[in-house]
Amino acid sequence: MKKHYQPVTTDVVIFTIEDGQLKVLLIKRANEPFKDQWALPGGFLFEDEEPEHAAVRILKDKAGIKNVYVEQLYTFGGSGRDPRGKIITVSYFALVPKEKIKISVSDKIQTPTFRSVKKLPDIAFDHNRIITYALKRLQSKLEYTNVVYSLLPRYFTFNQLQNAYEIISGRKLDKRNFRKKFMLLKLIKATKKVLKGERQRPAKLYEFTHHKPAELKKFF
Amino acid sequence: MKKHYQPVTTDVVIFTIEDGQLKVLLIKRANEPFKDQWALPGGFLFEDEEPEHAAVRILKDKAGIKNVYVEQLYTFGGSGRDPRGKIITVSYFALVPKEKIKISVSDKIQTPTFRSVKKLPDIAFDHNRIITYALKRLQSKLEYTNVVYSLLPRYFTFNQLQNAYEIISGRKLDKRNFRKKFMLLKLIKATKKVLKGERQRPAKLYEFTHHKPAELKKFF
DNA sequence: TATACTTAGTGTATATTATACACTTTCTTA
DNA sequence: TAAGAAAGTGTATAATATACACTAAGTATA
Repeated sequence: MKKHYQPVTTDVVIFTIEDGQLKVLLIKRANEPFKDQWALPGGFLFEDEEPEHAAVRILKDKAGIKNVYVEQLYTFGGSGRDPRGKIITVSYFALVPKEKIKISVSDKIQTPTFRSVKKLPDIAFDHNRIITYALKRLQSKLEYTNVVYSLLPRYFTFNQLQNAYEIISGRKLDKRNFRKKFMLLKLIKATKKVLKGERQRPAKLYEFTHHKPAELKKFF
Repeated sequence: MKKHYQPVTTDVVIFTIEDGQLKVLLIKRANEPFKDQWALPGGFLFEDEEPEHAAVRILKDKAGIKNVYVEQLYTFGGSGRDPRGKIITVSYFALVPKEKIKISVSDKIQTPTFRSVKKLPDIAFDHNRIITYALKRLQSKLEYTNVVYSLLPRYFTFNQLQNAYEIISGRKLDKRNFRKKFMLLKLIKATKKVLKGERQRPAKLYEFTHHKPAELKKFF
């Protein structure tokens, strides 16, 4: 059993919903390789740092976010990824309601920006592949878990909820059937609040009964 | 961005079905730490080796197996895993029909042995956790993919197929309903062969139409 | 060689879940 | 105060899932 040391990085795919679109956070690379190109936030692990710790650190540093949904995605390895040679990257994906995002001023050089997954720029390394993988994971998680809670604000309307599903899955859903099914899941409860000030009948606000990951039997 | 090198290992959870039980391959460790304890086959990556390549190498070396279903499971990191310090392990799981397994004589010192997942011995490192994780993954993959093909021999009876599902999921299924649903999936086709020599009516033998991973809409 | 034993193989009725679909309500704005 | 806009609601039909028991075709045995 030979023992070798490998360079290990972490990359984080941070999703949020904004302006009716699913967006992912990209930064402009300050250093070579791929200087000035867009890339996922990431970097080498510190000495003896656990990969998930690095992912959380990056979330906090690049997007001012903490206490959000983070999940390991996949570990990519091997050649073709990075011009510096064979580098292993442990990738993560995170889901953040846009209200929680506070991009720090000190990081402005890297201009962290949310970009719609539907029209991404050229991206460094193999980060396009990682984003595609993350999107697939998110889409399937939507069907059998309650993860959607981590993309919505504390209080939300049924419409916002349904929009989240429609935006991510890419298909239209029937309003009545969606409401019916979702209520049966008992994941959310109505509050006494109401969203006024729009130019139509005010919508009831709902909240999730729990903010912990859970699996569902079936879904939509 | 500080650059550090980390020791990286691979561990492989190799599942097979034997004697009506789901079994996992364990080896007896030849070296410290955990000398003489049972553990998953695994080891350090070679220089510049990709994690998946290492998993395939281990499959071949320890169980004489090639061309089988291998999938990345999870990357475990951090302390508490290994007395040698913080070591990252990229784990994989593999599914093998028992006919394909040929344990090589040269590896006899490590006595590679298939053990029922229901009564495992004490296991080195955090390998118990990895096996638990792999089992869950296998159970859920069963429901929405066709992976079961990789646990069965080329020709099999409906009973063997149903048994695979029952053993892995841990619940009994109705014979008629199972047959009905599975036939609708069009994953298998009847052959002209028949399994004779048992002490009952001979069973028709079936085979899979494809031996490639695929996702199903719904399942059982 | 007849009978018992064992698993293979098959269909239907009922319950549950999914889908399709349109109008009234309640606010804002002109 | 009328028009515009999304909120909110129920029912009928189709599709899918479940529950359930007997006959068929071999092998083993008396």
